[in-house]
Amino acid sequence: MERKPVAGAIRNKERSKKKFLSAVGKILKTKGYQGLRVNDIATTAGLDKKMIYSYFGGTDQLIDEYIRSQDFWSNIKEDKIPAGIKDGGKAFSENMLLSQFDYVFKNKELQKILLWRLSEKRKSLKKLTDVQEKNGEALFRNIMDPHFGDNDKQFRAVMAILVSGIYYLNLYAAVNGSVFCGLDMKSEEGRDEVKKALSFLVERTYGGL
Amino acid sequence: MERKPVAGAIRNKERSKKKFLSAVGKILKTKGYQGLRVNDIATTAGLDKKMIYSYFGGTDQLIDEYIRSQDFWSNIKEDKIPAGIKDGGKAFSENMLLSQFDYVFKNKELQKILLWRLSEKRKSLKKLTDVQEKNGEALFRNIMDPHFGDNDKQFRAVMAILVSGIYYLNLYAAVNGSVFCGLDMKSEEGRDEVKKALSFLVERTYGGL
DNA sequence: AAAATAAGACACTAATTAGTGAATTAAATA
DNA sequence: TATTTAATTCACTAATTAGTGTCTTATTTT
Repeated sequence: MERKPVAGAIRNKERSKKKFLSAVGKILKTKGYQGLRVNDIATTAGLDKKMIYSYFGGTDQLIDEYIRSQDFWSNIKEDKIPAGIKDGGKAFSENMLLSQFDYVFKNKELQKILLWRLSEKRKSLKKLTDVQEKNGEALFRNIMDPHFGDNDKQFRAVMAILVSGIYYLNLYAAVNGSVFCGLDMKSEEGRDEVKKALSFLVERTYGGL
Repeated sequence: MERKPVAGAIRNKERSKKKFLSAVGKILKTKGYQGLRVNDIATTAGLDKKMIYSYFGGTDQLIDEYIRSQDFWSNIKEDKIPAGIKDGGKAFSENMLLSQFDYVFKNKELQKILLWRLSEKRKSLKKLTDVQEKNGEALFRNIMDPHFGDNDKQFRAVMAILVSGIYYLNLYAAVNGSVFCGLDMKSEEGRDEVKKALSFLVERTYGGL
């Protein structure tokens, strides 16, 4: 087999495109979407911004391609559903919420995306939202809706509140103080209380809706 | 009594300061904190930006003074607590959550502030957060903590989730699509489901914690 | 009424931004 | 190997930004 040269050829469009895309990711993770300026992206990529225009058409298109290329909700997908659910998705819902709470906490990039989605109208973010909704819809329709029957909407509303709460608390923890309702959202204890509360609320919802 | 001239004197420092402060509010409401640029504030106020520097010291100080001057959580304060609560604050909690859900939905400025607080580290916003926490602390300590005893932290966690959910759902509704878990957060029906869910969750929390 | 004070206007600088035309040269093609 | 193509760089423009020095003049003070 031929030995690949360490850095490859000097000029390589595809490699450069990838560098730009990963520069977007890097900036997004550290500075958030507001840091996504042409000059900065180019500097981070170690390339000339001219190429952003010739390869992608502009910063917006580059950014959109980045968003499209990522799978931010890889953890909640139809194919992650255990087969043969008998409890109406109770265990699944609880596990999903608990793991999501930790996942968002640890995943800085997802936090930035969530914040971005609340801050700026943007087609690719709307698309992202639609995909996420579509995935969720499959879960509800196949697993929980049948279990709750006429109360399916009610269950969805409960889940909407819980998921939203998970998002918000984690975004909140990152800036301007992390204590909410007297609980520190950055501490193990505070987060454990929230997890216990999530479990409790799921339990109570399945128990009494 | 002397008749006041319609527009007052031509030159008036206090009046100008007020114009700057209300310009900040106006921009915040419409464009959010990202629109708070010196030039724009000055234009909106109809005055010269030089004065922002001489009167306030700079944009940051002006903005901080604005934040300090507003009472964003006027609706949830100790003095709004009805006297002689017998139910451990159950009715109060439920009412507070439901009214807060509508209040945040309607109050664009509060939405911008909430988003701002998630987006940018800023002393005056931290201060705001601290005040809000202090108010909440008084409520918990006097009303709910005694009722829940050893489970006081658990109740706080539940409330943290519910309040966060309320915040997030309303911020979410404003941009990039308003359907969450299949419920439209801008429609009467979707919002009613959420309200019913909030009531249900409070009910169940008081019933079984 | 004259002088002093300071409110306010204006024009400027310097830095940062997005975007482009032209030149350079590595790589592909003939 | 000679020629063409296009990847990449560089230097520039134009717009927008924050911030300041200076001048004018309304208002206050003496």
